[in-house]
Amino acid sequence: MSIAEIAERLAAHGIQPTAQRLRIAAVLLSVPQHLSAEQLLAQLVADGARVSKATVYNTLNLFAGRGLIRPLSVDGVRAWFDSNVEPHYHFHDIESGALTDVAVPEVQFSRLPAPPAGMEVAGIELVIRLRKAPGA
Amino acid sequence: MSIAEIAERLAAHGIQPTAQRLRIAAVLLSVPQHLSAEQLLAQLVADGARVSKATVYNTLNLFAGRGLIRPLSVDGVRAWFDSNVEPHYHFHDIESGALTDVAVPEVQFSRLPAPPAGMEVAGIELVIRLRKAPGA
DNA sequence: TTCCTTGCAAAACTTTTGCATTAAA
DNA sequence: TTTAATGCAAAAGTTTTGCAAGGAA
Repeated sequence: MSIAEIAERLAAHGIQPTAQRLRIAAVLLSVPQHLSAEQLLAQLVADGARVSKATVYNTLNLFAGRGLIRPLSVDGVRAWFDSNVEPHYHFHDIESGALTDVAVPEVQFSRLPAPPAGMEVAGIELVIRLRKAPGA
Repeated sequence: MSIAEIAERLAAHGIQPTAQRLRIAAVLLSVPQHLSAEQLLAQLVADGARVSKATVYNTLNLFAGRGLIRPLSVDGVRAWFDSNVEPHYHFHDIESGALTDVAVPEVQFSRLPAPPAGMEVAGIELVIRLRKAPGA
């Protein structure tokens, strides 16, 4: 994805395209992936980008608030961000912590509860925890 | 639930029944509920129990490891523990943070993905995020 | 005695915030 | 010139850990 395309996507979400935001978006959106703030910062530093930790956190929250990325709750320890905002689910390897996408058609709900009165469903987060199979 | 019954449940999970663990279990298991470590500590202190923060965390991790309670990942901020270990799902009010149980029969999966080779499903965590409905 | 548990405090880790500086509109 | 974004460091919040003291087997 070119810088111009990234800038366009930011603009489409009402986000000013600063140098740091472009670098951060370039990493996040290069490939569908799941990253923590620390991992993202490490990659940016490795790439030679001049970005501070505060800006990484601020930018992740900004992007998430504007729907450019999706925050995930897979462990209670730290926040994860998914650069794929299309509906989908996740496998979570308990031991390694690895996250793998599960495409929507792989899961079918034949029944879902109606939300309580006055409420509507904002999203469905499904995490299938995996462990090593006994015989494996 | 009497002290003796609580001690029995601990024993059934291979947990030595110390004074602090009994107090902690008494709070957790009194009613099916969702608690954070800090909330649990606050309640214990309010009840006049002599328990330290470290013991609360250690005990929660011990209980979770032995299957007496279930850790929940509903936000990336802190860990939640559910005293109901029977399979079930959750509504999560984004605004207030409130957690509500969704009984198993309320959700039916007509299709679930097969786990990757050598892996088995350890659990399914389903969180339905709720927001205020526009007209409400 | 021996082993396990607890409390306290400190440390580790994740995330947010205050504020001066810099960059952009 | 006015506003917004950034970096740095400090602070805040959550969880873990080291270690001495206490309690149970």
